Amino acid sequence: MGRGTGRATQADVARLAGVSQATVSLILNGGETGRRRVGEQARQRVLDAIQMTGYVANPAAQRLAGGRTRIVGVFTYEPVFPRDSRDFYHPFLIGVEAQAEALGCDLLFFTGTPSSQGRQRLLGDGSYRLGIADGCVLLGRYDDKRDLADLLGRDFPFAFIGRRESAAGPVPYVGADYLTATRKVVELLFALGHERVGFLGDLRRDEPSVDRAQGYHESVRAAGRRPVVLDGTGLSGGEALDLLGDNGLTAAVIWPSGLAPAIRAAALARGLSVPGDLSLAQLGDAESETPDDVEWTGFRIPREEMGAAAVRLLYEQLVSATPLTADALQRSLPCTVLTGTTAGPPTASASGSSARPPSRSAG
Amino acid sequence: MGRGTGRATQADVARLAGVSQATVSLILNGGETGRRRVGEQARQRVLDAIQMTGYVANPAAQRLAGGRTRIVGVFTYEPVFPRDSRDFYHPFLIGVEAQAEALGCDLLFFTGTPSSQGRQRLLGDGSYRLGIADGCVLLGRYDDKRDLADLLGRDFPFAFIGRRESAAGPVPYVGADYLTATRKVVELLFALGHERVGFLGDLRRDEPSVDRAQGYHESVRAAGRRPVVLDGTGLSGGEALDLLGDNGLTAAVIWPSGLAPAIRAAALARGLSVPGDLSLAQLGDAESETPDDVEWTGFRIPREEMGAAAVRLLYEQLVSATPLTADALQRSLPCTVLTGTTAGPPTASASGSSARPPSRSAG
DNA sequence: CTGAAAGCGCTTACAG
DNA sequence: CTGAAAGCGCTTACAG
Repeated sequence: MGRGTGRATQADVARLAGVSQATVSLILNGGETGRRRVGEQARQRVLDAIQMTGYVANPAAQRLAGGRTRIVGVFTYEPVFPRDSRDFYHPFLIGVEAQAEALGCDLLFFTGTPSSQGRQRLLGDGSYRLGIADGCVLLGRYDDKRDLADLLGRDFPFAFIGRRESAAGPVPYVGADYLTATRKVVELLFALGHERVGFLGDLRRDEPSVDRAQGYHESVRAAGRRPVVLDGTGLSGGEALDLLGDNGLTAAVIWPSGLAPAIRAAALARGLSVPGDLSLAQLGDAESETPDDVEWTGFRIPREEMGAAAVRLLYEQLVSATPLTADALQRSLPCTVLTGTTAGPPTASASGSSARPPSRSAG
Repeated sequence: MGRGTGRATQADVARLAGVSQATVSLILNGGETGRRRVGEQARQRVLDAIQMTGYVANPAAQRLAGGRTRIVGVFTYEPVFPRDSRDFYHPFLIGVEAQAEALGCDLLFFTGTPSSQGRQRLLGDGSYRLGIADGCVLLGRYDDKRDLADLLGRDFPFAFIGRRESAAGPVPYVGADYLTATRKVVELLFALGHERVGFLGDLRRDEPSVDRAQGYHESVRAAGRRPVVLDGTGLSGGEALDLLGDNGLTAAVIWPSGLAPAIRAAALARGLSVPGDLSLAQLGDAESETPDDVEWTGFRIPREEMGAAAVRLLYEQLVSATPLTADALQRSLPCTVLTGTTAGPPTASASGSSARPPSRSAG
C-alpha cells in the first residue's frame, strides 16, 4: 500500500475527459473564473469522468499547493469520548459539529498526537499533524502556555474555546462573559436582601477563576459592601458549610460549581434549609445535566454557542484578506442568569451561627 | 494564506548546514540507515541548524511524498454529538478513539457531507471527501443498501460496526454475536424452570433483529418447546403486558430492550412482581446507563470493543498484501450474559392469567 | 558513503 | 478562452 494506492488523480480524470490536468483543477475549484473559462462540454465530460473514476482530491496535495481542505481540526487535551459519563467536551462539540456541517467542513480530531503523562501536548516533537486542516479549534480545561506561544508564532489559524491570554500576543478565542454573569448573580443575592455575600471557591490564577473573582469584587464594591473571599480548595461539603457559618454568611456564590451540591447536601443533612437558612448560587451550570434535579441559582454557560462561534471565528480568519484585529479575534458570549430555587431572601433566624447548630462540636 | 509562510524548510536547514536537502531528510527519518550513512559532523551541523531555524516538518508534504495519511475516517448517519442525552454512538467511539490513538492515527468525521432528510448519505455527490482518509469506519442504526454496494465497488477500505450483509459481496464488519447471546439468555430462563418463554418485540428484517429471532428459535427448539413469538411493535408497556398474559407466559425476552422497562413498570403498577410473577430479560443492554437502576437480566453488547476492533480491521486491510478473506473480514464479538435481577424461577401462582388480574377489564 | 533528481497530486500564475 | 509549466516541501529510489 502507500505508494500509488490506485486512487484516481486529477491526471486520470483529465486523461479520461481529454483535457489537461490543470483544467480539471480549474473546474473543481476555479469558482466563477472556472465557469467562464471552461466550455460546458468539457465541463460535463470532466464531471462524468469524476463520477466514473470516483476521484477524490488528495488533501495533502491540496494543502501543499496552497489550497483549502475544508477540514476543521479539533484539538482537545483529553479524549474526545471519555469513558466516564462526565462529558466536558460534548456540549461544545455539538456546536462545533453543527457549524462545521453548515460550512460544509469535516472535523479532524487529533487523537494521534503522542500524549505525555496522559495529556496531549499540542506541538512538541515535530510530529505535528495540525497542518492538514485549514485551521484548528482548541478546547480543554488544561492549557500549556508554551503551546500558546508556539501557535501564535506560526501562521496557522486557530481559535480557542474559552478565554486564553498569552504574552506572545492576542489569542483568538470565543469565551463566555463570566465577569458580567457573576456580577449579575451577586447583585441578585444582594437584591434579595442579604447583607453579606461570600465567594467560596478555588482561588486559582486561570482565566475562568480570575474572571469570576473580578466580577464578584466589582459587584460587591458597587453595592458598597465588603468582600468575603473564602478558599474552598479541597474542602468537603461539610467543611465548606462550616466555613460559611464561621463567617456569618447567609449567601454565597460557589466556584467551581461542583462544590455547591455537596454544600447543599451537608446543609440539608444538618436540618438547615436552602434557601431558607442559606442561599447558594453556582457560578456556571455544571457540565452534566444536574443529577440532583435541583434548579440551581447561577448562570448558564452557552457552551453550544461557543463551539459554533469558534468555528466561525476560525473561518473568518481564513477568509479575511487582512489579519483580524485583536478585538475581532477575541469574543465573549453572554451567559444567561438562572434565577433558580437555591437563593431566596434571608430569614430572621438566619444569622451568623445558624449554619452551625450548637449540637455539633467544632471540627 | 498558506503560500510562503516564512516557515523554515528542509532546504533552509540544508543551506545553513552546508548539506543537501535530501541529507536533512535522511537524518530526520532515515532511522538506522540515516545514522550509518551520514557523518557525525554533518549530522551535528544539521541538528544545530534545525534548532536555529526552528524547523518543523510540513505534514502535508510528508504525506504527499509518503502515501499513507494515518487518518481514519468515521462516518455516522446521524450527528456524532447528538443534542439529546441518548447517545447511541458514544460507547462505540470510545473504542474507536482509543484504538486510533494506539495506532497513532487521527480521526476524521465526515460532518461536511450533505445530508438529505436529516440523514447523511454516505456516497452520492459528496462522495469526494471519504478518500481523504486511509479508510473509514462506519456506524449507525440506519444503512443504505445502495451505499453498501457502492462502497464494495470502490477500492476503499472500510469497516462497519455492526453486521451488514450485501448481495454485492462480503461486507467488512465487526458485529456482536447476538444469536449466541440470545440463546444463552433463553436457556437461562428455561433453566430457571419456565415452561414457556416468549419472544416479544419488533419483528424486523434488519440484521440485529434477525439474529436475535434466530437465536430464540434455536434455543426453544433445543429445549424441545414451542416458540411463542409476539409482535410488540408500537405497543405500550401495558399493552405488551396484556399480550404476555393472554399467552400465559411467565417469562419473556424483549427486543428492542427499550420496551422492557415499560413492561416492568406496567407490571409493578398492577401489583405484580418482577421476577416473582413475571420474568423479563432484555436482548442487549440499553445504550444509556439504565436510568431505572434495575439490573436487567439479558446481555451486554461489547460496544467499546467493537469500535476498537473495527479500527483494527480497517488497518489490517491496509497493511495486508493480499485481500482479506471473507472470514477475516467479518468478525463477531461475544456478548456477556447478565444474570441480573429481573428473571427468577416461576412461582406457583404465576400461571396463565396472573399477568392480568381479574379486577382489570379487557382493553 | 554521499548528492542530485524524480515524483507525490495538487494550485495558480503564466504564456499562447 | 485554453494548455503547459512551475512549484509547494517532502521521501526515496537512483546514480556517482
